[in-house]
Amino acid sequence: MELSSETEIKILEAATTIFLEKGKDGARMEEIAKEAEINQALLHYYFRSKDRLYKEVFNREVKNVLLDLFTSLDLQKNMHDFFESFISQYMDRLFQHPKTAGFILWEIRQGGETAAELLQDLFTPASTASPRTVVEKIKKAVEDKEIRTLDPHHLMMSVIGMCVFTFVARPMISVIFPEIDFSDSSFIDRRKTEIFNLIWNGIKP
Amino acid sequence: MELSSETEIKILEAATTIFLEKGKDGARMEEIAKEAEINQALLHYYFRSKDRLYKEVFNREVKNVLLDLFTSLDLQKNMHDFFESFISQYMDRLFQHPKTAGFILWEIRQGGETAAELLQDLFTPASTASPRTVVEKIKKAVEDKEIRTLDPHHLMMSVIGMCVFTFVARPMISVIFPEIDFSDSSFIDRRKTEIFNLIWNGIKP
DNA sequence: GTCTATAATAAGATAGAC
DNA sequence: GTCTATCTTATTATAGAC
Repeated sequence: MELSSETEIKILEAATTIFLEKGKDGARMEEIAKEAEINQALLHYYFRSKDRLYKEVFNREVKNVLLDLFTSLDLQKNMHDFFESFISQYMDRLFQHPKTAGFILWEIRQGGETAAELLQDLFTPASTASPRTVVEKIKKAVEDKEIRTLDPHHLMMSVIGMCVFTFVARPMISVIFPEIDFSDSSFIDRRKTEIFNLIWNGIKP
Repeated sequence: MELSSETEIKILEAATTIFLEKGKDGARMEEIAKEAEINQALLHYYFRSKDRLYKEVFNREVKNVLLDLFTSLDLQKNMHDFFESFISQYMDRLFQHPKTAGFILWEIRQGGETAAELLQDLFTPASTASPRTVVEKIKKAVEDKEIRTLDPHHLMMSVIGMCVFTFVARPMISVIFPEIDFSDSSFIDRRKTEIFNLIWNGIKP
C-alpha cells in the first residue's frame, strides 16, 4: 500500500505503536487517534475500519522482522560465518523492533486463516531467500559433512527460537532475573556471542 | 483458591479454555458462560468480575507450566543427565498444555505490575527449585569444569527458548513448513533429541 | 480533509424472580 | 444457586457541518 498524505503516515505510525503494545483485541481506535493527534473520524476516513487498519500494520511488521531479514542473507557463506552473520543480523533487527516478534507470534495464533494467508503471500516460492532456503542450505552442509548429522528443520527452529525468545520472554525474564539489563547494548552483544558459541559448538563436525 | 462446587469447576475449565485461546482482551464473558453451559449471571455470582476470573485462570496456568516443573527437577544429577531430563520433562509439559506458554508470555507483557506480582509470589526465594536454582547449578558446573566456560543466564534462556519456541511459534511454523506434523508424537521425541544434542555438544568441555 | 456530535452495537455487570 | 431481563458503560462507526 502506498502512503500518500502526511496524515496517513501519522495514523499508521500511531496504529503501529498501539497495536504492537496492546494487540488487536486490546487496542482502541480512540487511543490510536489520540496517539496520532487527530480525531477518531479521520481514522475511518483513511482506513475505513479497525480491521483494515490492523491488517496494514500487521503486514508491515511481518515484512520488517521476518521477510527483509531472509532476503538480506548471504547464502554463499560457509556455515560458521553464515550463522554468525544470521544471528547478529537477526538479533539487531529484533532489538530495533523489540515488540514485533511477540506481537506477530500472538496475532498469528489468533488470526487463523487470515493471518496464514498474509504470511503465505509474503513468503512466495519465488523468493530468493526464505526459511526454506536456509533449511536447504543446512541440509547440504550436513551432506557435505561441513557440520555433524542433524535435522535441518530442528536446527532452524532452535536458532530462531533462541534469538526470538530473548525478546518475547523479556518481560518475564525481567521479573525472574532483575539483574539482567536488556536495554544495555552490551547485553545484546553478549547474547549474540553466547547463542553463536552454543550453536557452533553444537553443530561442528 | 479452593474449589467447592461442581459449577465452580465447570466455570473455571471453560474460562481456561477461552482465555487460553483468545487472551484476556479477546475473551468474552458470554462465550465463557456458553462453554460452561450456564448463563452469564452465574459467572459473576461465582467470580464477581472478568478480572477476578482471569487472575484465577492465569495463576493456575503459571503454576501448571512454570512452577511445578522447577519443583520437580532433580538437582543432584550431573549436567548431561540433568539437561536430558529437564528438556524431556519440559517438552512433555508444554505438549500437554500447548497453548499455555504463548498465553503466559503474551499476558505477562500486557499485564504490567499485576502479572509481575503474581509471578513473584509464585517464585518465592524460599522455593527449593526455581530458575535461579538452575542458574546456580550451571554456574557451579562451569567452575568445576564439568562444562565449558559460558554464561549461566544465557544458557538457561537458550534451553528454555528452544523448548518454548516450538509451541509458541507452532501456528507460524505450520504455515511456513506445512510438512511438519506437530501432533505426531514422534515429532516431539525428535525435537527433544535434537535440542538435547545441540545443547550437550554445545556445552561439553 | 478535518472536525464535533451522535448513532449503533457490543460487553460487563446487576436486579429481582424462582 | 440459577435463571431471564435489563442497566450501564465502552467502543466502533457514521452523519453532517465547515
